[in-house]
Amino acid sequence: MTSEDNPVETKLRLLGAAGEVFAERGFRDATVREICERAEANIAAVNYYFGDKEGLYREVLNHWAELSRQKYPPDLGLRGDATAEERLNAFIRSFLFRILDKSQPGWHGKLMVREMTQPTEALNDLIDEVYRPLTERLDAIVGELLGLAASTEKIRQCTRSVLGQCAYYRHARPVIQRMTPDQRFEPDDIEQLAKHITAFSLAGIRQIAGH
Amino acid sequence: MTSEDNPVETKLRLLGAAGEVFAERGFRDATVREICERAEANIAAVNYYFGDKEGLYREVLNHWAELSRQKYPPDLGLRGDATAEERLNAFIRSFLFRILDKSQPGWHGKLMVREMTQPTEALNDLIDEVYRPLTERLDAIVGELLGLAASTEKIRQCTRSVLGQCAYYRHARPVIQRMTPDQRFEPDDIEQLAKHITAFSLAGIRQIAGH
DNA sequence: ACGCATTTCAAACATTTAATTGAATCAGAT
DNA sequence: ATCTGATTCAATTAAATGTTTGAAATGCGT
Repeated sequence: MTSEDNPVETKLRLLGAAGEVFAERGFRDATVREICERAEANIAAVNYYFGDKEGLYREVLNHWAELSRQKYPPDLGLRGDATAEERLNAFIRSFLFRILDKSQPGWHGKLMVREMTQPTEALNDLIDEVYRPLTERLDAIVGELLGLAASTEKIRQCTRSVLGQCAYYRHARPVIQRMTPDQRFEPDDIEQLAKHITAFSLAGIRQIAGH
Repeated sequence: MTSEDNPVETKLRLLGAAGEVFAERGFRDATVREICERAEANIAAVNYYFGDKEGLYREVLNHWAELSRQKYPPDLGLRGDATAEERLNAFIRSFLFRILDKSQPGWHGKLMVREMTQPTEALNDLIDEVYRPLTERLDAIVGELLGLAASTEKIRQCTRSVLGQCAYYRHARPVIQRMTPDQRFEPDDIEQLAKHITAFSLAGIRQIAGH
């Protein structure tokens, strides 16, 4: 064994830089040159640590999924006896922050969307690790709100209505930015957005529930 | 002047092939070689007719916007005295078909989303020609449903809630396909989807309207 | 049939980029 | 201090890709 310090550091630097660049430019447009520059590492470092560019990408996604789980644990900061309404609100809030929050590793949301809209081989893993747990969690909340009589199809549609409202702000961000340039996505704005989507969705779900 | 027939034909073939390939792979990943192959044209044809790859891309978007306006005219097949509810339903139906319909130029939706999520220089034009008219149209409907007291902010949020629900099925398509592989998007399915989103949204909007 | 402009074509060019290589450097164990 | 394995580095390689080029072909008016 050798030093556990410097090498691990550059590996982490690479993961961080790669996350940014992949998020900004997409897998293909990202160059290992730029990644290595930002990581202040040599061009050969990517191949040395990750085999090739695709290996790096896979590890970035894994690394991200890990961080994502840590930062947004399955059980949000909610009491166990929270109502379905409260849990819906918490879910929407959490999801919005997750994809819009531009704090530290701000590329998480971008990368998630990137892989969603133009998937690579890695999408299947990401689905199992991120999307499916998320969807099932929301399905449960929606199912409770809809009541026992709800078909899986109805649950699915409502879940997607909720997710769609949230994801739009990430997916359509370039358009939104240009059409309403004054729009900000500070925590307060996200908070208000969450309130709107929660109210809107609760009404929608109740409408669907009442046949 | 020379023949107006054969040259125009290959130019059109290029536009068609380019639309497909750009939609499938994105601007950067699309190669002029593949485009020319599909168009059964020589590799130099792109530069000959469009200057360079970017010029071709711009013309593809223009061409698409043109077709889009033709196929989905601003005044959908609605009576002039249609209620706001009817117009909302028509808008959602039309929008869904526009982005999900996999008939002839099925790459339109893909391309639209592509430019939306990873814009190029051409996005500004596309906004002026497509997105803004569309949004303003929906804003008017939503505004009417919300009533006179509605702030522009509320209108905006509701409009985005509607657009988000629709766009999700295009943006998240790869994920949806993998998570529910049996899902189909035939006209009947789209029709049913439109009904769901309309009902969901009407309830949402009325909720927001009631303070 | 001829001349002319337009279009097509195959080949080559220049650039970018992922990946490799082999030497140099470094850090810790002996 | 020296050896050893891991890491860094600059230079090189090989492949892909947008673009150019100049010749050949094509179609149209005269």
